[in-house]
Amino acid sequence: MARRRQAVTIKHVAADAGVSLQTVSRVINNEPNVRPEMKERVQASIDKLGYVPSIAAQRMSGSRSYLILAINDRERTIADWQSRQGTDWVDQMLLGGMLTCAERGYRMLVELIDTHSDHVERELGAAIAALQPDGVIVTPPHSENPLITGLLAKKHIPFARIGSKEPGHGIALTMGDEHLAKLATEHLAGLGHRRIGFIAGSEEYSLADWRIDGWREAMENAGLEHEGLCQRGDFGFESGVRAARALLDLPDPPTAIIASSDQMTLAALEVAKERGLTVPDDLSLISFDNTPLVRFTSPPLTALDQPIAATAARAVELLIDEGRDYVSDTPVVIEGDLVIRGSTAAPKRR
Amino acid sequence: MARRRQAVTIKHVAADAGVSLQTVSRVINNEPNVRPEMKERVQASIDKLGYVPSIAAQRMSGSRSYLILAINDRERTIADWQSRQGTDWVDQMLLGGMLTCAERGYRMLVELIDTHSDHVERELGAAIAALQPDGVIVTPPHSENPLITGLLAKKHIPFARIGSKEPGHGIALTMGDEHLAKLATEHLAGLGHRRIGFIAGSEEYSLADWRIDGWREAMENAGLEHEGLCQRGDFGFESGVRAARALLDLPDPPTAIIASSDQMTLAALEVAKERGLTVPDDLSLISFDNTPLVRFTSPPLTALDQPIAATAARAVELLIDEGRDYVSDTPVVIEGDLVIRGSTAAPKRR
DNA sequence: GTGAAAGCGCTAACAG
DNA sequence: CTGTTAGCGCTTTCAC
Repeated sequence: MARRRQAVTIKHVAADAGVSLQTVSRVINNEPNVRPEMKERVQASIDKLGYVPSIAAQRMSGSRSYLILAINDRERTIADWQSRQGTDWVDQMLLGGMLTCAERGYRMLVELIDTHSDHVERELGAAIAALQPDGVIVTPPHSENPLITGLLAKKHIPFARIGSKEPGHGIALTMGDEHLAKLATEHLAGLGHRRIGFIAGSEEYSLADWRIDGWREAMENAGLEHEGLCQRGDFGFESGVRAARALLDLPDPPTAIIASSDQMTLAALEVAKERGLTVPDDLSLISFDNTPLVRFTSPPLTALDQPIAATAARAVELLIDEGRDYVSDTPVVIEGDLVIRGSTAAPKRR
Repeated sequence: MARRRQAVTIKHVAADAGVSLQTVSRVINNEPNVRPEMKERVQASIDKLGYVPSIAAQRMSGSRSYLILAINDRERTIADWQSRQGTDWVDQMLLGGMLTCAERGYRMLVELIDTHSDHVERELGAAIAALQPDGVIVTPPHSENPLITGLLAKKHIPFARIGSKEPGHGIALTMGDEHLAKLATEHLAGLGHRRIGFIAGSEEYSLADWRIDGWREAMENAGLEHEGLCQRGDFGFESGVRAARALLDLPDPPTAIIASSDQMTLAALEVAKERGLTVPDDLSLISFDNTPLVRFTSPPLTALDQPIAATAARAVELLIDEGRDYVSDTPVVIEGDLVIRGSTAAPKRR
């Protein structure tokens, strides 16, 4: 690898503008104590020479690295990519996070880390040591992994925890899981459903339980019985099949089901078909992910839209503006919406 | 922003192992001229202290940046992410590129750049100056933009051009577009189709024409007439609608259509439905993208699978291993497959 | 084989 | 307000 030097450095600018390096540095970083006149002169040279600071050098001299790390679960992410089922979590994170980073001169780097590995700390530590990011976004299930959040807090690296409510170090953000579950439940109750089943996600994710809470509360508010109407899945298709069967095998089966992931909703749709039930006439269905595929099933699925991009964008903003030693009290909540499509209708049989 | 120093540096390791900095540096970079015994001792200290070199420092001292830039078209990529239609191009690039990078201690950074902007060079130049990547992957339509490839060549930055065949600077890679088009055509001809229509992509992409070539050649080889059976679209849904209508309005309409994108195939499916044609009985359909959504349409679409991940992986390997001043003669071809699903069958009416 | 010295491009700290 | 000095952590000379 040949030695590649920066084409135009701060020195060239300084020489061109006839000022010291420091003055150029001040202009670049928008620091005070530069006369407007000087500033203009320097800026002119910068533009003329097409100068762009090297982030490596900036980082080296103890300043920022202009890098935000977005950490996702390795196993799950790779499985999603390989299966090509349309999960666009990473895309939405990039859409929100990367574009917001770009607006402020930062870059977002996606990093995959094994939650279950016994050397999570080593993996994360290595990424941090190598990259020296100015901020880290952790997603479920990492956001609830104390090994990860602890390490980040200890190293005083600003970090945002998406899908985490715990008070403490780092910026906690949620997408209003209870609220979303309530929205779905109320929509169904409003259509006249009395028996509304719920397929929950893995206990490994707290948000799975927040969703149950929202559903249960909405059921109670509507004066509906919810005993026995909640089945636990693990977000995956197979678990959805089992859960849907269990619900439909009930003596008094639900006429509507809310499932905590697109795959589990898809599974419920399959089970309904296999039993000769028509969706939405015999069974209404709501998916907890508004991923691409829900639009292409038949019928297209009514879905809860989680504002992943908006959440990532907010996380980046907070990280950059006030991430330093941020301590969460209550989480930042970015609420989503219910998108009504063809899988929900008033119950035909009661 | 507080001044954050590296926790454990090469100095600590050197002190711990009782050697000079250079020796540690040599061990890190696997350079010769280190006695195995020394090497072991140093490695032990590295492991003990959990030392990881700072990329910024490595880059600063004229070595590598361990960064590969993957450049995609800004407008198109954002539109894809926002529309949530399941285009997983970026995901597949990450799957192949990022994981391959990780295997070799590199990171992949996604960067969006406007092809149509008049300041492409400035945008790209800025990204390069700021990040100093060791390699760049350019995707269509950037891979055929001389402003981009020219700049990269001029700066002697190793780069790979995906979807480009031109001899010259940079590593040219394709996914065997003609071959894929032939595969599809032969499959349909084998089923007994005589009239096989083709919906091409935008002329802005050379690969759109390579696909036409493959289709035409296969038609000729099978002794089939192809005059008037090719309609030009722009990869988007609307253009697909127009093209499909034009084809089906023909006096002797095709019994099968190959469309150069998933959206255009979807459009053809819609048009077929609107005309009361059953797929595949009245009309067979093949999509040139095996994106997630093609599995969820009804019927699921037979599709040409472009090995995006494998191509990105290969690009990274070549970039790292022999990217320096690489000059392409013939392109590296990573061939894809035909995935047969429910949208193709023997023609019912002849 | 190994070590010492110099410097990459930039900013922090301190002078003026 | 502006300039000077001293590094940041590492690799590249070039000695030994």
